[in-house]
Amino acid sequence: MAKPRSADSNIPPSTIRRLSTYLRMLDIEAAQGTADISSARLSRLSGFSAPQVRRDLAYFGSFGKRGVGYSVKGLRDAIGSILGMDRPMNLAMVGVGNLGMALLAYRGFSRQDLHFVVAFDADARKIGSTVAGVQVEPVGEMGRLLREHDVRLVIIAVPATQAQDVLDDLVGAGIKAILNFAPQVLEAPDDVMVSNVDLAVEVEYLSYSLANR
Amino acid sequence: MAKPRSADSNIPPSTIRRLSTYLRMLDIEAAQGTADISSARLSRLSGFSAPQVRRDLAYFGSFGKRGVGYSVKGLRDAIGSILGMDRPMNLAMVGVGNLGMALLAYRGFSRQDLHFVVAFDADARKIGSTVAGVQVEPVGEMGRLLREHDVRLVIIAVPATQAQDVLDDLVGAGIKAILNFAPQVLEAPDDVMVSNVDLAVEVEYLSYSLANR
DNA sequence: TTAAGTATGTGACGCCGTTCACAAACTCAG
DNA sequence: CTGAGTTTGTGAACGGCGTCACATACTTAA
Repeated sequence: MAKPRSADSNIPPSTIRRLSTYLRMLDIEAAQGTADISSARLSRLSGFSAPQVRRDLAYFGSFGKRGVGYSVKGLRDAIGSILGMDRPMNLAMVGVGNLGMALLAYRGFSRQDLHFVVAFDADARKIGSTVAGVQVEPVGEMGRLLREHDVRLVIIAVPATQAQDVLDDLVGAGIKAILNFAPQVLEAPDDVMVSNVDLAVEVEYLSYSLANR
Repeated sequence: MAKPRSADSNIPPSTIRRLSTYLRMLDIEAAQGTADISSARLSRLSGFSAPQVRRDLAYFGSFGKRGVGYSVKGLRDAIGSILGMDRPMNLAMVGVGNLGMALLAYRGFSRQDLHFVVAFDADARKIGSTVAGVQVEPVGEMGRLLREHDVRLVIIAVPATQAQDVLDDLVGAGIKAILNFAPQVLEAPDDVMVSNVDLAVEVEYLSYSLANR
């Protein structure tokens, strides 16, 4: 049934983001005991069109059965595997200010086997404390501790002025995936993925759509 | 010089988001006293290509001078006006949990004349307290207080299960722009803009790019 | 077994955003 | 004034992504 196709070809980034949404819907459906789900239903749940759903899934193989739909559990496992969510992933947080603390305590992550194992801050007064059960360590120890804890994905929540320095240190420590909340354009080698979440950009986008109606 | 073209035509959303980044760069350059800036320099600062910069700006008019570049102050004001950032904007927060509190205290907003004027929560124990100088009110009072405070943009930071109810109330109160942090697909009328910031989606996107190399 | 109903997977199409390349316009030195 | 250098603004080409429509394949009922 599941024909896991090699995903080496060029998959649109937007497809990957939608897969993540599908995965959440499938978790909910699985919890409700639904056995099969059609692209039409997945469309209603996710807000994307049904052909879009099918196309997204077809990039990776033929997971459905014609006349029936997709096995909820089968598809959930397949997408989980595609996204690398089939095993626990260790996260680290750099910057334990307001935002960093909130993200450490955020519940949306733990549901998906995403675990913060260590946090870092430059403020000596914060070192040694624990936030949401996570120990705060000095930034100087990042390289060693990231390796010790087998961290592969790091979230940056420091002030903009320090973000590039932090990123350089992370690159030096071999980190290849970074989620940046600092409102700062960051430079990184080609083999290091940096995703930015910029709150001001989102608010100003909405402001624009308010102003132009 | 600045020929403010009517922006009624269809501008790509990605262009608007880039404008927001340009605006931040121009603020910095203006603070440093730079008079003019070329698309090439704006390209280096923002990370987008120079033709992209020029195309983005050209959607709205001819702001530059050939052989010279763009007036930093002139362009900053023009983009500010396009984005509706030329006057203060009142924000409200719904949900004063970890994330909501952190966003209320977030400094990246105030720099841009974005002010939280009121917050709401369903938890009776939080009502009446202040977070980052903002009064927490009961959700039942949203409609009245949003109107009183002239709020036009609202941020949702409540648990997923409550997000749709909150959105429905906001729509009822005439709010037309909503930034949603709840990991939940929301339905809204066509004339209400909803932007989603989904942390799990971003993390899983990075996880994917780690797994497929 | 057959026919009607359902749902996937995908080739073809079209649109929209980005890039390219260059003419137009400005500056400045001599 | 002239020519070399710089930079914008934009038509045109390109490419990627979403949509459409339909052949294929499965289910169910009779």
